[in-house]
Amino acid sequence: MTNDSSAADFSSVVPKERRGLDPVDRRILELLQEDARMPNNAIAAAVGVAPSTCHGRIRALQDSGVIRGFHADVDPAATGRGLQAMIAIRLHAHARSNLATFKDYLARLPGVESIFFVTGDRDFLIHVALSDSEALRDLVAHNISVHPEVAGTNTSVIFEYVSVRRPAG
Amino acid sequence: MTNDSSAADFSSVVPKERRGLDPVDRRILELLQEDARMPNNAIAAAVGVAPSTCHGRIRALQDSGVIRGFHADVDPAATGRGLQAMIAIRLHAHARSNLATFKDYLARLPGVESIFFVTGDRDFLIHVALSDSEALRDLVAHNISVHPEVAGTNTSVIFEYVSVRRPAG
DNA sequence: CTTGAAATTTAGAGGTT
DNA sequence: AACCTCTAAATTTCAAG
Repeated sequence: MTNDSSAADFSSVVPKERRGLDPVDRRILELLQEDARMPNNAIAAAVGVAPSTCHGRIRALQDSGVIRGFHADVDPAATGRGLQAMIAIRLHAHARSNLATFKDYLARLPGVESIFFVTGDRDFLIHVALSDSEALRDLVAHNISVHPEVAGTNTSVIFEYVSVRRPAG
Repeated sequence: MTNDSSAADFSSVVPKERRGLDPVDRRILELLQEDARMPNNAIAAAVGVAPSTCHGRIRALQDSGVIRGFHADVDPAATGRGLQAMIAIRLHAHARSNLATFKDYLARLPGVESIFFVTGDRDFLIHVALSDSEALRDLVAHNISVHPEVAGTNTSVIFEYVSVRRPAG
């Protein structure tokens, strides 16, 4: 006990582990990125530590926020959303004050997979997966373009989307 | 009109389970998208079936390709890649024949998280996570712009990236 | 196809060197 | 701080409705 220090965790993304991240930790992260359901035993063997030690490492990585979660990768087409698109959104200059609100609005729209808040001539890029072109047209016309803060949109259909997982971290 | 048309569909994203996907399956997918490490027992209880049945469902979803994998979500900043960017790439018209090769080239570049092959005025959008602006500049200048097939690039820094996971599928 | 229980494997905690 | 052992819980297989 007597752990008075260390807390004071505001919200931030400040790395609790000062800057460290052993080669062992990096290897564990690699493996879990490839397969989040890999057994602890197998991971321990692969990185060369005891299962117990490996388990402690993984837990620490989760607690420190390095690992943010474990998620299943589901094929959008299999769930009836076979059409993907990238929608670039430009906002009116005066509307850029409450971006968080607009972002939340986007996050609640159907079919939105991810949101990029970017610099440049566009303000937002949103990756959507929908059932068909009609759903895409409806989304853009009825839920985005009509929004008073939106100055304009530019939609590109996605032929292929590849999520890259590199071998080395 | 008979359906002779379109291209020969060798490749196969054809759903094995023709169109089926029970409400139970959809619920399982929801839960696993939120937490891929959720115990099978807990999932079974949540969807209202026996653990064994639930396990069989999950296995079937994996075998049929609906679930493509389970991956850990690792904070890029924690692994020394605190700068994210979206790089739009336009190719020369004559270079659009072997897009697959160029895509593989992109996938092997350091820091590339995902690749979007899109319609419109740009051909590719790549989402990258790098250590700093110098690394970003090096990537664009030395690995992308110099590529003979590349006609031009347009880089936008990403202030915020949100991966949206909706409650309902 | 679903259920229920058994056997193997794994996770997580405590104590030791 | 990493390793070993132990208990509890999970996954997976097997048989039956």
